[in-house]
Order: sequence, then structure tokens, then C-alpha cells
Amino acid sequence: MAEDRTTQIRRGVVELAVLGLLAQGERYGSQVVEELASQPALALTAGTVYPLLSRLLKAGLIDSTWQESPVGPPRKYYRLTPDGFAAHAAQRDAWVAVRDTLDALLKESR
Amino acid sequence: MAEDRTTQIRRGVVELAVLGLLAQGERYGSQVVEELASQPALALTAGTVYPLLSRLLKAGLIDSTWQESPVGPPRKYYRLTPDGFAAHAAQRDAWVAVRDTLDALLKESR
DNA sequence: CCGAGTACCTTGTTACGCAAGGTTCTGGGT
DNA sequence: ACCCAGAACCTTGCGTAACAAGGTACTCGG
Repeated sequence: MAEDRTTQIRRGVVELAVLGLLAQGERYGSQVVEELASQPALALTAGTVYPLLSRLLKAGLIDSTWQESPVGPPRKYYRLTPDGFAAHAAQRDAWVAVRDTLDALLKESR
Repeated sequence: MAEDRTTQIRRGVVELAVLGLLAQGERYGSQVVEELASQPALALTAGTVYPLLSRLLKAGLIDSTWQESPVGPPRKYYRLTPDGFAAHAAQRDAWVAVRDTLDALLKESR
């Protein structure tokens, strides 16, 4: 496959994106996929999101409950735990630090 | 090893950081390591930088020449090729897109 | 009762970040 | 002459993540 180097930039930011989304309120899996896939700069797929949700569940940063759907199979809703909110805050701070550092570095090379 | 989740945020951004640094002018390996290690938000080590430089060399994004050092063994200076400058510009654009998308997403959850 | 649509998740590949280890070269001290 | 400290280079091995592709299950309409 051709190497899409810009893909690399997305790496490491995905988890924060999911935490940020769930910090706004609970969502079910496909919904998370849909919202993140609709952002061209992120372009996430189900194959990325579901394993990530599993990992966050196992880490105790989110939990989930099944709820009926009016139009199809039941949906698994995910929401942040207290640990999840803490992780979200910590990662957001780390993000800001990296963002500012990189922006400063790129500014020099204009 | 304990999981440093903030490490993940650095992922994918390292290459752009090196390209950005070399876009400012040529540098030798240890110098790149030093400058990037001194940024707490990046905290890169030699074990990360050298393999990355090798990869960039092989990809033709940078090239290198040996130069004498006044104080020790010779130094290998790296600089961007035309392809490297193009990659730098492309990745910078991708970075801006991801950065803005993520910032917008995080803003919602305040 | 079967196909279309919705929703869930797993498997396999590839590649990266990083710690740890290892080599080579230079100059200074004895 | 010799050795050692230090500067500079790079490689190996491990863990983990992103993603494509594939697979399962439930619901409803015809």
C-alpha cells in the first residue's frame, strides 16, 4: 500500500478525540464512528474505533450500557468514568503542550 | 513498563518535528537529539531520533554529509532535500488540519 | 422467511516509539 | 605509548497502536 505519511499525524491523537467526544455526553459505537469519520482530518474507521473503545473499557476510563434502539439492534452506549474525565483532562494538557511546542518549532522555519 | 499515555500524543508528530527543525538549517545527529530532547513536551531520545533519520534518508527526504568537528569525532550533518521540503509542507498542512479539528472538538467539552 | 440495513467486534499486518546496548573516533593525562 | 573519558554514531528487541478486512447478530419490511 502507498504510504500515507499524513496518517502518522493522526496517531496518538485518536484516543483524546474519543475521550473529548464522550466528555460531551454518552454515545453509542456507530455514532462515535460516524462523528469522527465525518471529520476529514481524522478520517477514523470502525476498525480503529472499536478496538480503542475496548481498550478504554478495559482501562476503566469509560463504561457502557445497552439500550434499545427504535430502528434496529440494541446499541451500546459509552460514557466517561471519573477516571476517564481525569484522563481526558491530563491528555488535553499534554496535547496543548505538544501543540504549542510544535507550532513554535514550525513557526521558525517559515 | 508503566503506560505513559501522554507518550501516545507525541506519536506521529515526531517526524514533522525533525523536518521542521531541519527546515531551519542543517544539523548533525546529536544536535537534533539535543534540541528535541530539551523540549519537555517532546522528550525525544537518541533511540527515537536515529532510526527516524535513517528512515528519512532512505525515503530521500533528507541527505547527509560528514564534516570535521573541532572537538571530537566527525559529525554527520543532515539537511532537507527538495522532496523533504515538500513533505514538510504537506505534513505541516495535515498537522494544521488535525490540530484545528481536535481543538474544535475539545472546545465543545469545556 | 429472506434480504437489506444497522450495529457490534476480532484478526492480521505493518510500523512506530523507546530503552538498552554497542561501535568508533578524538584528545588529554600519565 | 597507552588508556580512558566523552562525543558521536547506530542497531536490536519489545510493546502497542492504526487500520483494512472479515465476521456475527439483531430488526424490520416485503
